[in-house]
Amino acid sequence: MNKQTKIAKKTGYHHGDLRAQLVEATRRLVEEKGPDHFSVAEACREAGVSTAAPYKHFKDKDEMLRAVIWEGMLRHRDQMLEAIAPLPEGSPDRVIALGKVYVNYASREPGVFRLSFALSERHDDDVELIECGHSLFSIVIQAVAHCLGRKEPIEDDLHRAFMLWSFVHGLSFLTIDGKVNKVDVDVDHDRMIADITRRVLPECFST
Amino acid sequence: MNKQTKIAKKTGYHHGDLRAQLVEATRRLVEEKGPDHFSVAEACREAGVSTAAPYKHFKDKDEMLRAVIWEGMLRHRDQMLEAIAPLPEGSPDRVIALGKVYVNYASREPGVFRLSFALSERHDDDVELIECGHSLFSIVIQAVAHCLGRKEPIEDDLHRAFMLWSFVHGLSFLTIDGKVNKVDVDVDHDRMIADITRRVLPECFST
DNA sequence: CTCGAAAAGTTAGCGTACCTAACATATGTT
DNA sequence: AACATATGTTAGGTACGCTAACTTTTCGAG
Repeated sequence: MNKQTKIAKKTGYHHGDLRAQLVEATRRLVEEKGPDHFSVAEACREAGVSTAAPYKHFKDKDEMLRAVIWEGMLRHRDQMLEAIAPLPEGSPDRVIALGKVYVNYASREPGVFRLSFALSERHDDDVELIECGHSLFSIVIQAVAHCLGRKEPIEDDLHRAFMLWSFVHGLSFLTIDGKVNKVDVDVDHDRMIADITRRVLPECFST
Repeated sequence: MNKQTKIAKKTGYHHGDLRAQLVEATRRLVEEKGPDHFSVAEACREAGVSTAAPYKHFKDKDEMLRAVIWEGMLRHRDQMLEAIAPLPEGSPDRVIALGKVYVNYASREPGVFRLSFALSERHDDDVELIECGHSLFSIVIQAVAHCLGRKEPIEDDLHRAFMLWSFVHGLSFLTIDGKVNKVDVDVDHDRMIADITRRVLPECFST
């Protein structure tokens, strides 16, 4: 039987489903206090176990954080797929929708979002995370290529997709870091994303 | 006499110029180990003082880091001013040059750059840092407004400047976080910056 | 059903870090 | 020359990450 699918039994000594509860506590604390101020000890307190318990499930603190990142990427992917599903293939609205999802995800989960990039040198080894990130970006590439009437993306499509990624990535960070409010610009995310997309993919817009 | 301008005297007990040396050690360690793994204790070891010494000059660890951010922003500002100085006022090359300086600064000092944004909630109180950031952004706004033939920027100029900022900000983070190499896109920073600028400020380019 | 191995908890403790309190020494003004 | 102040020191409290050694529960083979 798989650990993750095991049911909590709560015998009093053995916990039942500690791993999942630790990941959830970690996620909540990362959101609440920020990735820098998360401590394993506090997650243990939330889960009601001793401070040594996590090390039966995770190699170290970073592995706990990586589990949170992993779940976050899956949520992010689901949101992306859900957003483009109702829109016609090849429509630039798909690209715009993906951009909105990106910034929304960062805004709703700033802790996990920041975590996903802040510790990148530590997660370089994690092949699964890298591949997942790759597959997320390839969704954008596909949407861009289809917009421009191609089944298979060419170099120029990659360039444009990457420029759009850079933009929403930067917009996300400026937003969650509060720089948006500190600058007397009335920033309307959705309008900006649509604006940039129109400028980067002008061929896709008739008007 | 000002502390910062005092000369090192090295009496053996009193250090002479500990504050400046601690800031420099902090900067070097932040660059070397990353902002997350900087420790006050290690900076003390580098400066050859006890671990309690810094607290005569800084309130706490965050204040040491803030001093490093402050110096970094001044360097960044100097590089911006230096880059636009030889270019004609109102030229879009100025905007492009500012974008290149942004990404170059992030690439050369990834630790300080990341630090400047990673701990933003802690530095929200620091009025000087916020004002300095404001003045840096206003250089971009001015360049954009002048490009479009205005002395005083209007709302639309702010919007375009902010979009360009988002782009270079995101490009910077993707670069220093190594995402650029993990994606099979041949990313030429300078070309991308010029490309985006041309798309956001098309009126400024004759061709 | 029993029993032994493995899984999953525990307590105790090491090393390190941040920061404070109390103390020591140099500086510089009068 | 003396005292206040600036700037160092040592010692110690609290917290954290992680490991070692021990305990309890679970589970599968005979």
